[in-house]
Amino acid sequence: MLETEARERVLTVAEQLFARRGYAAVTLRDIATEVGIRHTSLYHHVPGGKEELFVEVTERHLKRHQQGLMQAIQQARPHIKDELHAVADWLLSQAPIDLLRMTQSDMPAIDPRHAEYLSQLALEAMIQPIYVALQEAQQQGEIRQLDFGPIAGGLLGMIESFYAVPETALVQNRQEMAYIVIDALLEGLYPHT
Amino acid sequence: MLETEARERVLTVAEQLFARRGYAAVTLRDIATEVGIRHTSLYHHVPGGKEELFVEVTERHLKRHQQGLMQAIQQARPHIKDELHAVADWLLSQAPIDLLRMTQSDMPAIDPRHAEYLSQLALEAMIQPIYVALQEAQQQGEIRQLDFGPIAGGLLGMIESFYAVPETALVQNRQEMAYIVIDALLEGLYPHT
DNA sequence: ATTATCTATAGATCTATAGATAATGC
DNA sequence: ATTATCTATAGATCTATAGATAATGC
Repeated sequence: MLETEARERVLTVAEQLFARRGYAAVTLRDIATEVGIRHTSLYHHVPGGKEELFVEVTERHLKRHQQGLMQAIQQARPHIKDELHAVADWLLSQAPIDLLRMTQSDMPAIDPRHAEYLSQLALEAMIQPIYVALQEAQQQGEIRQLDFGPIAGGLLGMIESFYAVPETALVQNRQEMAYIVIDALLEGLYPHT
Repeated sequence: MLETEARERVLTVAEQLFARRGYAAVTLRDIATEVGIRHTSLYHHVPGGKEELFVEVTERHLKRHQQGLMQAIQQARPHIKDELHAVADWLLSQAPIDLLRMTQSDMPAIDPRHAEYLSQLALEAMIQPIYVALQEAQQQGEIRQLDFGPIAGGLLGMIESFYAVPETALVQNRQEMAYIVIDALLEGLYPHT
């Protein structure tokens, strides 16, 4: 039963919907409808039900991001500017990840042990790669010595927040917006003497 | 019926819960339970039902933010650094506003006319004040000439994203974290000279 | 009289299970 | 035989309405 094509379609749809709207806002009916089957048929592929489905697809979503981020950074070396641009490119090629919603809304709705696992994974998958890239750039002497924890988290929140601008209201594309804020962060808003 | 104390308690609780968890994740029962009444009694105060309640409290939440942000900036003049610190102080004194979740999850769940109104208001209330502050600082020659749209939005997303760190996992307080990223943005990550 | 709450209830929707039916792969 | 889907159904929960009861303010 495990690795079939039909099951994969279910997981893909579930991953997209949960990532976009969150745990509570997605019903099994929504998922089934988009897959093109009855909602009861989902239980054949995911006997564990809604919560297990959410945990499974959120886990793989986060792990894919970890892979994607690390690879994007790796390939963009050695300059931090190119690395951060690559981070933005990757993030904007995927469905938005709303860590704030995950913490405030999704996690309280599920089993605490699942919540703790996913929260930990989110940190490792999303923040850590950016944190490490900044740390290494500092060791190369490319950027100043700062507290990179908040900066890595803030950078992520900054880029993902561009998904808050509805498609229709976009005056420029999100990649341009991301590059502008990344470059501003690197160069600073203050004039260079 | 309009401006009673009991109704105000309902609105306050609803505002907090909707802001934190979003439209779909909050039931009328949740609100009633926290107020300390039966959920059917809510209809006495809010005959329009769940959606109208959501629109009303989200509207006032956003308008309060607009007031709070503008006042915080006003009082912190004239330097942009103090103004942005004041913005962070204000934002971190309130329940988090997740514009990403609003766009991706809450707005699609309600009447499109309500959604359009709230989306527009969110932009004016949350982004505009920061945008204007940056614009004015640029006119004073304090900061460089840049595209402040993405920067204002990114700054907001950056600060609110600190609510994604659970209370228990905080190694420093959110205000410190916010000041670090704001100062980093102003000064830049690159070394000076 | 007005305001605030309650109980009882309707109807819709949601998650989940059981068991039948159809399609696919040896 | 295995895999994927369906129908039928249960039980819980959700939004919402109607009408009774209690508390408050003149």
